[in-house]
Amino acid sequence: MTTKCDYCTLRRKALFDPMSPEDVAAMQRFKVGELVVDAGTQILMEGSNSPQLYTALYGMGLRYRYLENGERQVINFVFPGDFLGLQAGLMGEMGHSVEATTRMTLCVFKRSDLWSYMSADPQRGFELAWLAAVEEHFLGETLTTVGQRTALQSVAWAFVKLYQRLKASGSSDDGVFHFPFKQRDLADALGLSLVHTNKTIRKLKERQLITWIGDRITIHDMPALARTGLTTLVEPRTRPIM
Amino acid sequence: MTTKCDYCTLRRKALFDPMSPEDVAAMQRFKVGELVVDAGTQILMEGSNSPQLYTALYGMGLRYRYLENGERQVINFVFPGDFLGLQAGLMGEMGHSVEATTRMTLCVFKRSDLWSYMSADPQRGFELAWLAAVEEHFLGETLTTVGQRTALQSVAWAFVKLYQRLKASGSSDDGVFHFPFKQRDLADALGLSLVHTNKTIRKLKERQLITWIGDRITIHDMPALARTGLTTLVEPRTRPIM
DNA sequence: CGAATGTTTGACTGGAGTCAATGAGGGTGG
DNA sequence: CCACCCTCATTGACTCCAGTCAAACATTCG
Repeated sequence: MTTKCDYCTLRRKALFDPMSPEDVAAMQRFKVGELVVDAGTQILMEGSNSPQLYTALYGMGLRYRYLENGERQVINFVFPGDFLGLQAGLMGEMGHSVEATTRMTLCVFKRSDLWSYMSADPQRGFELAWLAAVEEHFLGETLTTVGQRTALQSVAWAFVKLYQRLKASGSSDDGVFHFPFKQRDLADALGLSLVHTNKTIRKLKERQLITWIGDRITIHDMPALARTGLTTLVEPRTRPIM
Repeated sequence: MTTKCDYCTLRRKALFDPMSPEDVAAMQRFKVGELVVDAGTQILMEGSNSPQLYTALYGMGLRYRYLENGERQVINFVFPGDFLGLQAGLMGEMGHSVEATTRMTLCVFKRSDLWSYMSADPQRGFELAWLAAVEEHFLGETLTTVGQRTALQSVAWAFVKLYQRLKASGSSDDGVFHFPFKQRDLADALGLSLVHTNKTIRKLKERQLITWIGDRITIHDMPALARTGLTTLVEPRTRPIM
């Protein structure tokens, strides 16, 4: 049995804009089903034009690109509430691939329904553009990190951001969060080598700022970690969810 | 006298989607005027919520962010046809600043009119989201460059991309293009130091791949440059223009 | 128990950063 | 007209952060 948008608890999290019953009903009509994929499954492929669009409901994944020489850049981590396939839906071609890191459940939408969905209410287009703008905003931050922060600053910044995103979407609190990714993934997200990432994490552990055991990360001193990462603690703005 | 959208030659360039007379008329109504700014003028500021939105008509500029320690990351170069202020218009807050590098002429729109403009035709929201998606797409590429390419690959990649963008918007051909930016700007865009950027450019010159004299860049061997930059030559897709 | 995957370390290397000085033009005020 | 200044490009010398290589550990799993 698939989740009814009406009862969906995800969209009620603090990170997301509240929705009117009409909006929920419209979204429900747009939703064609749910997809459950195992860890490791590729969901969208760079350069492709997927006939389906998704919203992550449960589980986590990665957006990434490969360079011709085999180097991988992780563009972003995928968390519940993230919309997948926007570029394909709009431009007709994905700029990156998406794969599931854990088992994931995804709401499925038909790309061909997108037009009628958006035509029904101008608010829809606004929200879709908003989602794209949020992603653009975040990529600008990430680019600044990879381009200008040192390894220590980058890793500290990443932990702060990850915690804030997960906290806002209700998947975490108390400075503890579930992180099913490998050091390799974090390294590829920050443009660092695996070895150097490992040693940098160790430094943060030695300074008693964080603990990372298994898939559980704990932040012990948030202000100090934020300072190390050259960032400030701000509550993320709410955004639409599709 | 301001340019009438009807006679605007910019939107007829190959890079942009053709527009119906009705669309042009709607855009004309949305446009409240033109703004001419001198080189060096700040147009939008990070964190602010500008009451105005712009489309670059003539001239070039930069999108950038500063880190607390004074490091600057150039997010992207601004060329004619680029829409400025999308994040402010949608999310209410810019994620980066924008400044004019040359004297620039900008079409001016009122943020408060955006809603009615988008309500008139669902196509509008689609286009706005499309623009955001294009930017997101490009930022993903840039992130991959900064994160994974070597300095030589990065600089080569940048020249190829710059040429392709300018060619598609009709500002260039024959591998020659106008580039009013400094080496400092390119360095900050690629996350490299000024000195190392300079030495890397020299390498490309020594290999007879490019020439950079004053504000004029010439690419002598496009295929070789693209190979050096680990990229392939593809015609950019057309996109909407506002 | 071996095989596979991921983490951790140490030793060494090298690409890119930093520092500093010199050039090369372009304005400008005397 | 020219000396002075300012900005930007260029170069050399040196440093160091981060990458590479390689091996040891730790866990999980069939």
